[in-house]
Amino acid sequence: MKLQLKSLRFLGGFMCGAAVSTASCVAVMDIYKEDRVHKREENEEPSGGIVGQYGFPLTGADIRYYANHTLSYDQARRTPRWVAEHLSNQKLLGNAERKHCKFRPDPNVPVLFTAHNEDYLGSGWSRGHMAPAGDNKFSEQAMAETFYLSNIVPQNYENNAGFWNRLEMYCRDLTKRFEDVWIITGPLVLPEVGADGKKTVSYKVIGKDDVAVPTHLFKLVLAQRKGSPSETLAVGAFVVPNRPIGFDHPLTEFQVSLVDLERMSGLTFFPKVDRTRVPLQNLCNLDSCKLLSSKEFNLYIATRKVGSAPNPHKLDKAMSELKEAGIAPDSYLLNLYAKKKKEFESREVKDNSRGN
DNA sequence: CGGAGGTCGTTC
DNA sequence: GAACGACCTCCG
Repeated sequence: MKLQLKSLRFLGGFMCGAAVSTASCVAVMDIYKEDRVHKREENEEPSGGIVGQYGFPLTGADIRYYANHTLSYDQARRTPRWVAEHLSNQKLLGNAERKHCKFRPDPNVPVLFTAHNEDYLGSGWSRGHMAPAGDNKFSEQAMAETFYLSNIVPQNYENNAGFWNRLEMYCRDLTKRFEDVWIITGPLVLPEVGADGKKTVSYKVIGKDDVAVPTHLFKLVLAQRKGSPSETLAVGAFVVPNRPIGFDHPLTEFQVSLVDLERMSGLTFFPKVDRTRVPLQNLCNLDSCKLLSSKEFNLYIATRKVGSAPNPHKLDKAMSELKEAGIAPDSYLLNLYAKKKKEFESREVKDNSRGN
């Protein structure tokens, strides 16, 4: 009997009434009211009757919890369906570093259904985080877990390092203006209209494991600002093609309504938010939804390079690259450069005296 | 920040 | 000799 119930929970989807208090699930039940029939049948016949004598298929879509992200995995596509995380200004503080992390198969996913690094390497697609590593500066453990391939999808290189990177930066920046930010990110395979005018869903797969390459990625942002008498809840939903997106494309170009994203993804987001009671504001009206410009982005990259330059040559190279791009360094970068330059000079003096 | 690849040692 | 991990170098 116990085993039977456990199996039902693994099916996912309609756990609400069974495992959680009904009060918190009113919104869900409203949305799924046509499914109450199915749910009741399950309750009345937990064994599934003769049809379920040997059990029903397991999907592996049950929710998996990690230190700072939560996801549902798609065993057929070897990618997550969605990945949820919570951001706050506190979590962005810390010194956890990517260089101590490694991409690896998620040990919690059955070997039969997991992706491997070999699927990605040399495939022409990069390993794109859904929950970003950079959102976990506060914890080595949390950051390391984002490198599990259960949190990764095949992503276009330029998109990953460029537009998507800037979108992730914008999300982190939101924590300066909102106490709590919840983000759900995932892959999409959207229909495309062919030459005959008919729609087809098709997607590439890579590696021995046939990891699905999404046509698009979505990111859903729920930002909350505490305040009296009522708090503010703002939502922004974005669907971005999995290809290079230049600086001439604003984020708002890829904004869609929450309902449209739900229709595209087949997911019902934030089911505990009573949308009829709490007015959800448009994030891009309440906030800027402006990503870093080309100049701001290049300045940021140069500052990172200067900060991590291991020798004077790399130090000067980072600065000259910026100059060639026609971008003037700001005072912060100039100070950082001067400081690093001094460090290298003093180190050289030490080395010389030791050598003599 | 987001990624890649190559080299060299160790290991069986 | 293949396989793997640590380390270095490279790109946007």
